[in-house]
Amino acid sequence: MSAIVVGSRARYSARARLRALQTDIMDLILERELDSGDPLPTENELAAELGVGRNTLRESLKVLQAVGVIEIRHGFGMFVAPSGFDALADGMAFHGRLSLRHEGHEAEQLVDVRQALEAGLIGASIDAVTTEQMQRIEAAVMKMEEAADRGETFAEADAEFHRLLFEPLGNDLLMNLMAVFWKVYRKIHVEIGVDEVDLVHTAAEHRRIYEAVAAKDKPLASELLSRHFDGIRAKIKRVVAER
Amino acid sequence: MSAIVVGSRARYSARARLRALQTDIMDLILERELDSGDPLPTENELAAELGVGRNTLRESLKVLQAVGVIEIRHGFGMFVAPSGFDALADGMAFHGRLSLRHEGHEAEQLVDVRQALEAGLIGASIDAVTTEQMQRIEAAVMKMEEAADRGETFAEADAEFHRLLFEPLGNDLLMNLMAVFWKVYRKIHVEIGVDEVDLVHTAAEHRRIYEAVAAKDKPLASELLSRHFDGIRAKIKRVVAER
DNA sequence: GGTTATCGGATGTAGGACGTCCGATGCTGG
DNA sequence: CCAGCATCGGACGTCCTACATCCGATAACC
Repeated sequence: MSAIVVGSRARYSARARLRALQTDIMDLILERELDSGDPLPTENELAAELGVGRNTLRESLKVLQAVGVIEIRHGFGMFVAPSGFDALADGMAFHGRLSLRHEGHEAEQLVDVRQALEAGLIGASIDAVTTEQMQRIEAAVMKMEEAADRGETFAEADAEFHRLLFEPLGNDLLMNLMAVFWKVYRKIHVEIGVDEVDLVHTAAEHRRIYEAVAAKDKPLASELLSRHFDGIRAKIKRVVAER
Repeated sequence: MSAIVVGSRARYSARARLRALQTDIMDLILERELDSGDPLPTENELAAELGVGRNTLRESLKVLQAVGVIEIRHGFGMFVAPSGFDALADGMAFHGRLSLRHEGHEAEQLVDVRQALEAGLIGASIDAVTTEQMQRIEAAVMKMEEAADRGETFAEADAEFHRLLFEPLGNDLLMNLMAVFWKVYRKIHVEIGVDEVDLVHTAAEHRRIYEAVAAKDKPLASELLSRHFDGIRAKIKRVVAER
């Protein structure tokens, strides 16, 4: 059963062959109706079944693990991954940092996408948010304000704020994407400094956004979020110009 | 020079070690100020430098290639990859297909994200679009209409339409995210049939969106796009319910 | 001078050997 | 009878060797 086509992977370029191997593995998972958490065949079985050496197979498996398709547990086995695009953050962060040495275009693209996502979905999130969640959001705001007063940076609270803001939607994909964006932003953030004026200003921005959400004012919340990202974009431009 | 720390990769779990190896490679690129298109050391040199075997190194290199950090050319060498937010596609498309077998929640989440992106960014795209690009968009619309008249499906033209709609922004990340959606949607499309009513209706929807863009009416275009995705979401719900 | 042949280096693939980790089995002692 | 521990077996992790394949470049040839 599950007749895996082997011969099709014949005389393409090396990259295409590796890619074909990856899709073969994914197809195998789908054909056998495996689900998140289900175990995959062992490496040796897979290698025999797909007609490739264990080394070649492992290279594909590692890629699939990196893009969140499978999970590999040392000494136990391989499983269909629940979700999560962790490793992708590295690649995107890398290009973001690389682009800062030029025009910073790729870093800006990240901000553009995040801006559209957050500004576009805040309305739906306002509809779904509970009072308990609102309290946690305000707590994050207060943490940012306190840190700003002490002149300390507050990357954690900032991330927490944005995460909590869209948690009510229950959209795992969105949360994963935002986690990725945040990892990238943090890496970039390290390369540039932040002065105290920025800290207080940023904290105040988040306070206003929180108040708009609390008041269920969707257009205002969307507008404030959008402008928040305009500020981030301006900061990136400034950093690029300085070098 | 470029004293690469080897000892730090000592006694962690396997996954952490592989991840550390990847960041070591990326750090090496950044430390040596390599740029897009610059060559990396050979596999053997890197393996020796980082203190790992060639096989272990290759697994990391393949991952970095998959996430778009480096480019590997058989028989020639490895290079820092030129731009690129590719790679999200495979993992997300896989999980989208996986979820279709259940409630289709991830597929719906995908639509939610895309809705926010397209509705939120169409305004900026309207500002940037050229007349030449508008002509290509209309051509895609006509192709859809002609196919609908013949009772044929037009997934390609549909994808082309949305791609052209946001090409003016020059945002690679956005284009890749949209490509992901189409990979998933194409799979759905294949698994079910579409009736002719849907075809004509969908083609007409795209015609109206095109006209709104041509008239530079940003709010209308955003609204039409948003409703277009409402329809898609309903269709996915129907597909999931049928099984 | 242009074309072709060959060469060298780099990546691609395969297979084997051994290390490391983890869960499970079964033993031991209370 | 049960809890804790030791052992075992399977599966992934790493490394090495050997050879295949590919590509660019040099050199030979017409």
